[in-house]
Amino acid sequence: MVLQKRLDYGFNGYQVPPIPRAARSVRRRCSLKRKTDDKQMCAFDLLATVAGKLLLEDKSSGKNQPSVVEDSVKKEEKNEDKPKEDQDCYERNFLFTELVSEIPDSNLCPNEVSRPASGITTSDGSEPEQLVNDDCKLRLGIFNPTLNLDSSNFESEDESRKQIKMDRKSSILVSSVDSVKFPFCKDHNTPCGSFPIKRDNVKLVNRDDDENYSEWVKPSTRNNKAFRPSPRFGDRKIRKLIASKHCRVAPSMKDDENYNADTERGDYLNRNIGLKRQRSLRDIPFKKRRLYDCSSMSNSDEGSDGICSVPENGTNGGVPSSYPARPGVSQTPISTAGEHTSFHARNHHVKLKIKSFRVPELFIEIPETATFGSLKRTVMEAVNAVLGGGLRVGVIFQGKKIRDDNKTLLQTGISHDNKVDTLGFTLEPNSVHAPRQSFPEDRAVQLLHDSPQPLARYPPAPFTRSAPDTQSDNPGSNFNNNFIESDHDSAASPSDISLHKSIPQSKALVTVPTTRPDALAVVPLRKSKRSESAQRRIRRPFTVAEVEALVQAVEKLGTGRWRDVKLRAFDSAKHRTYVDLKDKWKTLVHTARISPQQRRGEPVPQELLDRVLTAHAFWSQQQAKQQLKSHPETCLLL
DNA sequence: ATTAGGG
DNA sequence: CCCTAAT
Repeated sequence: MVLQKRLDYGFNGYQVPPIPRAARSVRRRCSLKRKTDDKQMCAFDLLATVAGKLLLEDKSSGKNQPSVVEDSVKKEEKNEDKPKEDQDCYERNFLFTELVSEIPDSNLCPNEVSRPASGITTSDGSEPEQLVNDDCKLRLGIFNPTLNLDSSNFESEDESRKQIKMDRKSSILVSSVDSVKFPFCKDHNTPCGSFPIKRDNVKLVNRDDDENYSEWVKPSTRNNKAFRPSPRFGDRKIRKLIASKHCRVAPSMKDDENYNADTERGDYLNRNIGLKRQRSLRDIPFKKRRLYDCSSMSNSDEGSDGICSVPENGTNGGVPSSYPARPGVSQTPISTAGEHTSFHARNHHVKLKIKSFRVPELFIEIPETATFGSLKRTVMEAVNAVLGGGLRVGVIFQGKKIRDDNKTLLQTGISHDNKVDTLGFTLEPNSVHAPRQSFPEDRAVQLLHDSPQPLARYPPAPFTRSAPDTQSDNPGSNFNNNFIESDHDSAASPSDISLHKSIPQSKALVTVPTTRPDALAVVPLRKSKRSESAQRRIRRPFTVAEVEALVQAVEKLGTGRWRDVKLRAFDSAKHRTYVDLKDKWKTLVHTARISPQQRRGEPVPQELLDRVLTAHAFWSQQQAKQQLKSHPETCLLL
C-alpha cells in the first residue's frame, strides 16, 4: 500500500536555541497539538521507529546496503537577506535520498515478507534486486544536492567523518532529509507500505530557478573529484514511483507538475539552493511561506495537498481481510486507513493498498564533528518527531475530499470490487483548529509550537559509536514492542479523519501576501518567547499491557528505581519516560485504593491493582527499613 | 541525570 | 502530564 505523505517541516537557516533538557523526549517538543489522534500517532510512531532503527542499523547491514554518505560544503555567499545569526554560517546539505528497507517480522518468514514490499516500491518491478533482501535491510543514501560521491568512496564512517571535518569553519550542519522510504510488512494480514519522505517545496520554485540550479552546481564541487552530478538510484526510484501506473488521485495541479519536473531533474534540493544563492526577493516570501507552512503543518498545494495513495485493486495479498479486531496482532499504521475504509463493509472488504506517504523537508542541525552514527540518530529522532504527531489522515475519493466521517464506503460508492483505485489518502496537518486569520499573534505563537525545527535540530547525543549501536542491538524486539504498543493505543482511541479546514486554511495562510518585515517579525518571536517551552505532550493512556509490564517491573525492582524500571520494561517505548512510569505508578496506587466506581479510563484488571498494592506495600516497607538502618538516630528521635 | 512529590 | 527541588 502506498501512501504518500508530504509535510513541510522546518525551515532552513535559522538557529534554534539549545535544547534545554535533552532528557525530555523528542515527543514533547513535537507535540504539535494537544489533541492528536492516537491511532495515527502510534502509526507514525511505529513508522518512525522503524525508520530510526533502520537508520541506526544500516551500518551493520552489510555490503549490499552501503551507507552512502556524501558530504559537501557549500559556502553561503553573502547572505544579506538572511537573518543575522546565519550570516557567517556555512551550510552543508545532506540529503537522505533514500532509505529503503524491508522489515521482516521476526515471527514470519522473511522471504515472504520481503517480496511484496519491494514489489510495491517499484511498481514496474524493474528494480527488484535493489529492494530484495534477506533480512532487515537498509539502503541509506545521503547525498549532497550539489555534489555526489560514489558510494565506494566512503566505506567507513571514519572516512566520512574526515570528509566532514574538512571544512570546519561552521559549527553547524544544516541537513535536509529528503526521503525516507521503508516498505514494511508485518505479516500477511497487514499491508505493506513504503514511506518515502519527500520534500515538497517544489511549489515554491519557479522555472527560472532551474537555471540557477545548474549553474550553481559546479562551483561547489570543490573538494571532491569523485563527485558527479547525476541522478542516483534514489531518484530513479522516486521517479518511478511517480511515473508508475498508479494514478494519483488528487487533482494534478501545479505542484504536481513541478514535483514531477523536479523529480526528473533528479535533485530538487538544488532548487532550494539556487534560490538561496540568488537571494532575491523571492527568497523572502519563500521563507516566510515556509514559516507559515510550519505553523499550520500544511502543505497547501492549491488543494491537492498530500499525496495520495494509489490503491490497486485488491490483488495484492497484503491486505487484511479482518483486521479491525486483532488485539494480539500488530497493525501497521497503514491499517488505520484500511480500517476506516473497510469499516462499514459487511461481508465484503474493500482492499486498499497505500503506496507511500511523502514527507518533505526535514531540517536537521548537527555539529560537524558529529559522527554519522549520531547523524543517523538525529535523523531518526527528527523523523520520529515529525511522524509522532501533528498529522492526520484524510481521504480523497475520485478527486474529492471525503469530509463526512460517518459515511460508509458503500454510500460513497466504494465497494469491494470497484472504485478502489480512485481512493486516496493524505496526511494532513493536525493543527489549525481555530481560525487564525484574526489572530496573527496566535499564528505566530503557533509557529513556535508547530514548527518542527526545534525538533529537527535536536542535538545529537555524544558522538560515540556505542550509542547508536545499543539502540540497534535488538531491532526485532524493539520493533515488535512498538508495534504492540501502537496497536494497543490505536485500539483505544478512535481515529479522526476530518479534513475540514486544513486545506482551505493552509491555502489561506500561504496565499496571504507576506512582506519582509512581517516575516522577520515572526522569527524573533519564536526565538524569544516560548521557543524552549515545548508543547505539552499528548496524553497517551497506559494500556493494560503497559500496566502489566510496569507492575511486573516494579515488583521486581521496587518503587525507587524508575530508571531501571524504564530500562527493564519500557526501554523501547520512547514516549514513556521514567517520570511517566513513576507517575503512572502513583496513579495506579491511587486507583487501586479507590473504589472501582470512581475509576476512569480503560479499566485495569483488579488482579493487577492488587499486585500494585501488594508491591507498593512491600517496597514501602523495604524503604522504611532501609532508612531505619541508615539513620537510626533520626528514627529514634522521631 | 534521577528521584520524589506537589500541582 | 508538568514542574521543581533535591540528590
